[in-house]
Amino acid sequence: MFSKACQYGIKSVIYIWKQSLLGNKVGAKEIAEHVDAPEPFTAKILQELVRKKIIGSQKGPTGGFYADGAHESFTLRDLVEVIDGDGLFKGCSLGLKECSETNPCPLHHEIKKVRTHVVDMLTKKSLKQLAQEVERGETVLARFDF
Amino acid sequence: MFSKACQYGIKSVIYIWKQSLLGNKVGAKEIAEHVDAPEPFTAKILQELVRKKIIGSQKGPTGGFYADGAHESFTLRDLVEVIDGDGLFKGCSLGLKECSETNPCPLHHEIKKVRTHVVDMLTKKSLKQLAQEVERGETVLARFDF
DNA sequence: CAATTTAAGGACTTTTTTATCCTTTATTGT
DNA sequence: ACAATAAAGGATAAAAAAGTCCTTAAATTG
Ligand code: FES
Ligand code: FES
Repeated sequence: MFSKACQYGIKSVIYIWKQSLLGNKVGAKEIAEHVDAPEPFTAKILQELVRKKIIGSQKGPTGGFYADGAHESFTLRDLVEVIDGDGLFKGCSLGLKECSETNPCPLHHEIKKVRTHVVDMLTKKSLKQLAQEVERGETVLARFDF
Repeated sequence: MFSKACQYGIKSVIYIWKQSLLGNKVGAKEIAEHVDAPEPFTAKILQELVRKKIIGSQKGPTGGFYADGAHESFTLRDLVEVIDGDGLFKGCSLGLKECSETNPCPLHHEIKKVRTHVVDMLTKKSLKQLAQEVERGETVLARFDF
């Protein structure tokens, strides 16, 4: 459903939000450790998310990645679109050149329903809210036990 | 959502069913043309589907791929699982080692709902039924116009 | 049985995705 | 101004997915 890059991006941004709510900026290394993702690859993804203003960053000592009021309204939908594009929302699930109502593929009508639920899932909570759930211990970004 | 291989597989099997309902066996080349997919790659995928008994095949002149009573009960779910595995149904959407109810990732509860709809989409109609819809012109496997 | 046809199988190539590394640029505190 | 720190950027490497090609095996027809 999501590329690895997107999965890392989602977990990273939620972690950044969690730390930002506590007043901390965080470095790429710390993020990668806490979301169980490869550090250099994670850094690349964060770069892109900063460019698209999903999060903020600051260079130099005491710098790092952060999220604040300017990023408050973003949802997973925005983030997923930046990294994986809009194929999940707009493209034909069977790979036809475009998704069309008048010339639908065998999955079209059913996919439309699924998409509604996917978009719902990705928009009903802000990234900040998801971070608050992690903060409350209701959800986790990684499991290091097994 | 689905790999290219899976998309080709889905369209191919529906095409095979459509032709089988008309009493025809079909070769890899014809299939690939009608579903707008690369021929050798499609052949590879069909090989795997035959091995897993989703469809049947026959070598030699008048041979080809077909589907009959023995394959009647299969759905897209079976086909997707053969090609893409069960990650879409069972794995954690954010890549945690496993999907868990007691230690859920931020998307877990929402993903569960989406999965219900995805499984619903993939199981409510048999592959044969999907072929009948194509036969009736209600849906298409390819569009060569644009 | 021989010739032909078509799937099966395996080796290989290309492209995309994932991942790493190194250099540069900006920022901070002293 | 200087040293230290952290992100940005670009170049590369490894792995996986997508796609191709060639040889072999099975079935059919005459
Ligand atoms: S045409 Fe295939 S999903 Fe709409
Ligand atoms: S734990 Fe991530 S989807 Fe269930």
